[in-house]
Amino acid sequence: MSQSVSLTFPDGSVRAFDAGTTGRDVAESISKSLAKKAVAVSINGTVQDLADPVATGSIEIVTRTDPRALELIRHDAAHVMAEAVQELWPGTQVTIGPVIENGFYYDFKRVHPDTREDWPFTPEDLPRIEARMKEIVARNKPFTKEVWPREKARNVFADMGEGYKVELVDAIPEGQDVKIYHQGDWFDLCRGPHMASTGQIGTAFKLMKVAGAYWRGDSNNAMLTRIYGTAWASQEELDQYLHVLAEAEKRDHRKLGREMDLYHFQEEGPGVVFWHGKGWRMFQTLTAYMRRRLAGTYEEVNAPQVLDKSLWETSGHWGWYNENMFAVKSAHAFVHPDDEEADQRVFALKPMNCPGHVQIFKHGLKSYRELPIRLAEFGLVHRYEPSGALHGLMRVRGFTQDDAHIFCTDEQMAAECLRINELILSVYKDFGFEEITIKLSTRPDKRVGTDELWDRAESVMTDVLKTIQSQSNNIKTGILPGEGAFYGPKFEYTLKDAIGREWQCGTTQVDFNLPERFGAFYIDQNSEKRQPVMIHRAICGSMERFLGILIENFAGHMPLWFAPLQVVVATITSDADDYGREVAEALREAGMIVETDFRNEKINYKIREHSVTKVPVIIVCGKKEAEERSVNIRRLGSQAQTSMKLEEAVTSLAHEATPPDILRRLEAKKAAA
RNA sequence: GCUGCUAUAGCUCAGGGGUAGAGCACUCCCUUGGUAAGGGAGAGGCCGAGAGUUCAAAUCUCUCUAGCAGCACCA
Repeated sequence: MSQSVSLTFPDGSVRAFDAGTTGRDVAESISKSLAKKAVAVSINGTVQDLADPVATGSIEIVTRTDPRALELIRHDAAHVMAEAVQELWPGTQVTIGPVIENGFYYDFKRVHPDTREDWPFTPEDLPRIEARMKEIVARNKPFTKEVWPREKARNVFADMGEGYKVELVDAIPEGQDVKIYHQGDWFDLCRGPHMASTGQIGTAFKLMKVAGAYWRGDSNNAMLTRIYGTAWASQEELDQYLHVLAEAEKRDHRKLGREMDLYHFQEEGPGVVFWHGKGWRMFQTLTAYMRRRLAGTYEEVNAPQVLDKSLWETSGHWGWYNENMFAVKSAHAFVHPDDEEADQRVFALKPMNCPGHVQIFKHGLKSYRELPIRLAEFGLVHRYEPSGALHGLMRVRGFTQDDAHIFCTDEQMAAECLRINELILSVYKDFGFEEITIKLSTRPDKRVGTDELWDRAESVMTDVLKTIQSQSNNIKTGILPGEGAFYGPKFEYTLKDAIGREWQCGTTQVDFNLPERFGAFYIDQNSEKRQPVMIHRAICGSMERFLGILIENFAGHMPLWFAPLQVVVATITSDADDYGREVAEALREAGMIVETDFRNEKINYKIREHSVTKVPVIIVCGKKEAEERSVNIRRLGSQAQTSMKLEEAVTSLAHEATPPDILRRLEAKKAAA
């Protein structure tokens, strides 16, 4: 029996080693310097400790600059942070500390040594912890692994008062050994792998923030303090990351919304938007655009805002989602709760449009000949979101859905899904979003509808997904098993914005529940009643949120067709005001949104102010322009000035300000002619 | 909802047990200036709300409300 392992190196060479040879031995066999730089090895694509024996397969030595090392750096940093915390505040319990996107965190339970009460960390603690981490890194203690019997680990952690660690050990299957990683005197229960020593972490890390987090993510459990950190292989990468964060902060739609005077929130209306003139114009631009995209396919309807509780009981919402619904009575009934004469009837604000649309569908007998019936609504819905969930326009309690419900036959389902898909992708493209992910969520454990129904719907949707994939190579697809709604499977559309963040917006959901609950039917070819398939679909999702995404995506620099104020005509001296008025009027004639700035201020001042409020085009008019009947155009984000004749400017700006869908139509017409 | 932090002028923020401050924005005056802040003067605040401690509270304590970060939630 051979007692050797055979390793294939990245260059294709194959070498045999004695059994028990470790990754470090292999690295040393290549060169001393490589062994020094190595932080781990990868065997058949799995990263493992340098100190572990290698098995036959393809091997790669992972050095600090390898992308795979990043995860190790972060994980090791989490351990070092935990050590630092326990050195500084003995008695603090450690729980879990995983690697996350861009960094790591560790959850702690700290109690005050005197009061024995919970003592959460504060941002003021971070510099101390960070400083101690740097010391630990400088100590450069090796990470060493031991394998303990489960019981030993349990006892050791119990003796140390590490209750959460004991719970973690208990969760490990009986009889299975557990891995313990040491760094100097400190050790932790850990799956690994780790680098060779704390020194390999380097110094490109930073503690970012503290926050509460539930033990095991369950809101019934104790609240721990989570400390977040970021770690990188080099200072340059850390700086780059901090720069991106600063960029994201600059784009924050809450900040831009204020600066651009789009909307505001106030204390009396938590989670509901006060749209100002310019913000509402943007909202209207979006709605108008969507209406054009629906024309000819959908029928726009409008269902009531407030409906009797009984309807929501029938739909099931009253039972399942009452925690998230607003209910209303007459104010008199609140003021005089004991007045038996008063109308005490309870109504709910609609949290969804579908029950209303089912009522519209049900009104009058429907023939199979009428299907598919596509009802669309820009429906204002209210949801009582948990207070901690509210976030600017992104998560609100009152919002407008670009909603639609399609009532169709089984056979029409696939074609409808494809038609919806086409529309969704085309809308996203008009806003410049081309990197789209579509995920199919399949049946959850808790659900309604027969398995047969689910089988059919899921197979149709799987086919649809395949078709979509074959039509475009820009689309990523995936499946989320068990993530479907209780009433049916769904597609979720996620778009990627200008700085790489992903937003889930569109959705297509098959619903077996509502037609059944409301008894919706149509008459088929054989004069028999049949239940229609109902498809929910949204493209923007929430118009408010979509606007928030657009603001952040464009960093407030909206494309001309979407800008709530497209042009400001600013004069240099009052001599040019008359001409400026003429320029503004000519642009307005061409359909543009224009303001004039004739204030007694210097041109620098005017330029600055309109740049700050993100006006895309500033037209500067002075004596020269008035004489030449020209304009001087300055674009947002550029210092360049371009000069052209007034008529020319009107034509080209008006063209640029044409919404993309109308432009397409015009071009199609031109091509046909 | 939970944990922590925060709340002072339209905005950004300083202050702090004894009658409230700055810069920008706003109004008026001077300035008509060629591409990101010209100068001066003025006006503007129940210091988020309620209660308590105190001779005295914007300041200290408690409760509530809202916001921020994260967690949980997102039909």
